[in-house]
Amino acid sequence: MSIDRSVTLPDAAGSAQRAPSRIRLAVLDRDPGFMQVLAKRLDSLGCEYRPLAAPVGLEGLVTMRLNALVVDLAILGPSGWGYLEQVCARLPGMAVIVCTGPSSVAQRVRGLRLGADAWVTKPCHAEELICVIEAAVRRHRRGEMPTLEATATFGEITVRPDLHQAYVGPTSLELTAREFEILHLLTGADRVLRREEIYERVWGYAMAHGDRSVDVFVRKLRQKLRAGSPQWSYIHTHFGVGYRFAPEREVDAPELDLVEPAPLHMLDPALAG
Amino acid sequence: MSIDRSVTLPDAAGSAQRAPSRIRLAVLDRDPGFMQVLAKRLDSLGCEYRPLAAPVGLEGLVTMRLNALVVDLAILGPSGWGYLEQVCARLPGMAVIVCTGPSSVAQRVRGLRLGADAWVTKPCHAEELICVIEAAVRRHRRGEMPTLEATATFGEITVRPDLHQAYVGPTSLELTAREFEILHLLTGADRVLRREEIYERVWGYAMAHGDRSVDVFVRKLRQKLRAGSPQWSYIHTHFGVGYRFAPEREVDAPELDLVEPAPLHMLDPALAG
DNA sequence: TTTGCGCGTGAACATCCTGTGACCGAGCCC
DNA sequence: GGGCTCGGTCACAGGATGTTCACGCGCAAA
Repeated sequence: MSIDRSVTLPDAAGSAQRAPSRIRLAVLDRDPGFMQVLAKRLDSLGCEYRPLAAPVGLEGLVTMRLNALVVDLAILGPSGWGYLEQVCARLPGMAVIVCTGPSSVAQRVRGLRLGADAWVTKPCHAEELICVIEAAVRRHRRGEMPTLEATATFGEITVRPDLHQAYVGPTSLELTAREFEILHLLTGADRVLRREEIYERVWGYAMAHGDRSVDVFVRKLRQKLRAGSPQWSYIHTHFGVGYRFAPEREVDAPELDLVEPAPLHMLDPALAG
Repeated sequence: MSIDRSVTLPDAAGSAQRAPSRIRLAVLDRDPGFMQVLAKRLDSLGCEYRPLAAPVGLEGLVTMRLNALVVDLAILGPSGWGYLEQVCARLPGMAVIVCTGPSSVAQRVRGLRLGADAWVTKPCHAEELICVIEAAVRRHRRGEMPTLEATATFGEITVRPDLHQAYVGPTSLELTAREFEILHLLTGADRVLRREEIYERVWGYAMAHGDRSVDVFVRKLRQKLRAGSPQWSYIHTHFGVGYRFAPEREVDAPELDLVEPAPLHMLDPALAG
């Protein structure tokens, strides 16, 4: 169960329903005008957008961690149907929208039966296509969230989205809901996150100027992480920027590979003294 | 006394949602030719199909427990947008396909933004519309956990979906229909379930903000579970998140020297030193 | 090295969440 | 009709959680 994905992972956090995270999208098409208009709209919506001029293998698509793929069957040629079928079967968590030129009913039926989520006929308005994409992704996320969320281990800490909790071995860190969400967000983003980003994605709305809530929660998190895993440090401060998650062994603990994680659940008083 | 009231349950209460094969569909339209062709195809596919000549209130839609609703905005008049919005918001588990006459891009965008899953322009081929419906429903169902229909035992509790009842040994817990459904849902999901999820799956529509029904039923469930199996706890609260089912023996019952499952936090502190 | 702002910390305070008992209306059976 | 069960709502209370504040340290720029 507990998949140890070691340390690095591209950003794909998606903190549940509070703040619908941005859509990660790839468009497989060669029409310059179409791409330009689409790119403009997608940018203004804050999509993570990636144009593709040629078909990408399944592995490539997997590593992109897309929410949706828009594809013009025309540039795939006769092998397009097979490609479509494979992609839909192999990546059920990704919405697939076919956006292509004039077609017959039979073709559209075939595409949808193979697993496509929608079929948009070119020429089409960019806004409409985007709405179709959003609708598909929206529906997609309803079920995807709990299922695909795998448990991950960082250093001595295991993050379990299904239980909304983090553990050291079998012992719960007793994180509160909000603490866990912040930890989850940080572990999912392999980069420095500004306070405003953290606040927006966890609280779901913009952070008021001067709000220190994130700092306070990071402090509580660090406290519980330290209590459970004293020899590691996990959340690093980037002065003037924000926070970054990265499990690192403390320097003053040389080479001990068999260190027991120390008792826990005594987060409060006695330990500190 | 320990006889369950099995006899019969209200039709839609339990069985309908569980059968993933058949789509429960309603079509709100008045075009006789369209309806006839569609009905023919739907029948041959084994859909549970229901034509509607006039808009049905939210309550009506709820009791139908539909997987999908096809609607022609034309017969709704100006209030159609509001109706569409309400239906989509209140029944997030139901796919909504707008199938209507010629429209502008703005109208289609509006419909999709309000929550519609697809927009099909009439005149359209029945086969294509059905594919669109299937695609929408397919996406909807992804991630819905398969509630197991087999008898299963957790701790001292035996859940029997076939009898719609739970037992401790041979003794019925006398759960009501709702209570059982919630228990069944919880036992089938091996993770924390948010109240909204529980409500949506059991009641069939979106939970109103501030609704405490789930809490109350969980309380009743706990009461009956405790009465039948006092030494165990089954439903655990995750503060700020939801509920999780997991049979655990109560620690404060030192009477029996049977094998303790040795739950968490019993690490020997000496190991750490 | 000094300075100024950013950040860590602890605690007080406000808020929200949840368990609980009581109540009420609808449906059902006698 | 009367009694019953069941589903659902309400208000209350206690506790867990989130937020704010003040203080002091530490980091980076000058």
